[in-house]
Amino acid sequence: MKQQLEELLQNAVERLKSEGVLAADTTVIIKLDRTKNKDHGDLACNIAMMLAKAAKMPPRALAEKIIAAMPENDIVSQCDIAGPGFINIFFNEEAASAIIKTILDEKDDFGKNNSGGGEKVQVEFVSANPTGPLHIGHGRGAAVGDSLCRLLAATGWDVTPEFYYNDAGVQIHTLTVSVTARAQGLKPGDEAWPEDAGYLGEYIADVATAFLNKETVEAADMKVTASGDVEDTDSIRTFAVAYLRQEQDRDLKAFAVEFDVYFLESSLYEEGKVEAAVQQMIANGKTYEKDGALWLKTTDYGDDKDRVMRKSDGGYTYFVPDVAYHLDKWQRGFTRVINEQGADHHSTITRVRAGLQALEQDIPEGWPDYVLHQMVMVMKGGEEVKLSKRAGSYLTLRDLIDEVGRDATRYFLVSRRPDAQLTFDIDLAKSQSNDNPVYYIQYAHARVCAVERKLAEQGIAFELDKTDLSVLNEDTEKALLKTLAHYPQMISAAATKLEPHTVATYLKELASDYHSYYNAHKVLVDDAIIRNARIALGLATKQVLKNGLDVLGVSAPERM
RNA sequence: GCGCUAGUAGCUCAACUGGAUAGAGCAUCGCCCUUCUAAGGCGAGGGUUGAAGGUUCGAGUCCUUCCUGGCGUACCA
Repeated sequence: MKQQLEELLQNAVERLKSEGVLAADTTVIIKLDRTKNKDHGDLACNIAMMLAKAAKMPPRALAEKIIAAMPENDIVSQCDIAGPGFINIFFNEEAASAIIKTILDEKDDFGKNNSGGGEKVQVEFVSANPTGPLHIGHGRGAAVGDSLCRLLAATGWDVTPEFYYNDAGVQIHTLTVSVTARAQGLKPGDEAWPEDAGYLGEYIADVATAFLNKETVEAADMKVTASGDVEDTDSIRTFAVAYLRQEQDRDLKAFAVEFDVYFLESSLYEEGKVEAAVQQMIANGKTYEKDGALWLKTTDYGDDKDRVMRKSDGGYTYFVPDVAYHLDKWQRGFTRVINEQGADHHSTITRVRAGLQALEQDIPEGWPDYVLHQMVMVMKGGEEVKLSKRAGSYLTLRDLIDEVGRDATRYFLVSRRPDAQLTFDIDLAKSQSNDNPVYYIQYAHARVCAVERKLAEQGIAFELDKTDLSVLNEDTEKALLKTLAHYPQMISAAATKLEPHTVATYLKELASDYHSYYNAHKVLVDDAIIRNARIALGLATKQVLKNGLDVLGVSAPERM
């Protein structure tokens, strides 16, 4: 609908060009905005104001000419000129209600488009190290990252979700020592507790017990059986990693998040990719030795100081394997990569990009893209829940899912702009009341289902073909139609801007429109024409609610 | 100090990449269940969009300076 109008306006502009009203070299992007006020019609166009200066004509006068130049058509019922020069466009009723048929025809595909053109995109998210359970910050990453994947898939991209983890570094050493100490029967605080056994949580004791019992653990990308031998450091390490990966997999599964690829940092070392990347940077003259360390000239790429690559003890700093990892992504053919991660790692962005440029592989300067999410603050009982690994007050993602449910957890974590701090109010998320937006949206869906059930009970037939949708003339009906028609643009914008929270906001609006409508008008009225039209409107609403909830990974229940 | 990021109603947040009178929910107050699910709806009050300048037909949105918070600023990851 919007596209058709854009063409109509484009035609009008071309015509004015040929008539000499507008300069022949005028180029415009037709921009149509949804209106906030229904007196302003269905769509508003600001083109007259944009072109007024170039045309040397007052915007309102130009608007008149544009309207006059618009070709004949059967979708516009009226065009007004308003305010400083807006063109307000009103659809006729047949055109407005036609969206219902589109929705009911396209079903789960309604709102999708092919703007990605089947191009490959990789989305890396969560990427938690296997040193403990997932916490609420990982949960936010999982909710945002997964919704991004769904949005990109819905807009024609070939999406590969990927999980990267460190299975070899200092933290893994700490984990191994911690598990070993527990397996020896030690507790944090004991005199013999090793200094470098830095993980003090009780879950470490669980890992140790499982190890001593020679259990077998299985994660998405591995399967390990414990040797049970406390002296066997290798076995302890691989078992502990697998055990915690298994735990994380369970959490992710409970959260309905799946990955195509699990990528091990250790594989980069094993295949010599880290060393190869370093050698390439040295060969390109982007490095220098100083104070016994190897430095990368990141200042050549906008950093405020150069960074150490290889420490004087011979080990690489953390961003070096990261550069090798991203080169690998590039070589796998991902011309687009999106990294979803916590904002506390944002200093790595400059370094990784600088490292990639220093490789001189013709990787575009701004590659890869990043979506950073801010901290999550947890509230319970009106108080902030302090999250500290050391103090042991550790709220895991699984605790949260168990307590408030998957749907509410996912919805809340994805409902704010990623780059704004998020307050997660456990009491609110749990409450089954009207202040909880998740239930509000799901309830709208369930209400449509209830009408359907009632319809079946009463044995009334519903035939879409024999329905006259243009009878949907009530204000609340028109508002609902307008919101439904906006869904595809909303999806498109959310995907382009990488902002899944837009979907959450939209769904609240759509649910609100339906609740208002439902309250104002009875669906199952005696008049068959009106009844059928209203049922169709309800079914279309239900479909769009479901499609939107799908993007967020939230269920659309049939009863509540 | 420097960098990134945010600052919108008492509270939690929106605002369609610059549009018209800045919108919801909660909280407060007043209404609506003999009617398809009241986990709902209708109405009222509540604002100098942190501050000051600038850009233009038009700014919460873009630019500059300042204030406040978060994060970062390691030969930690």
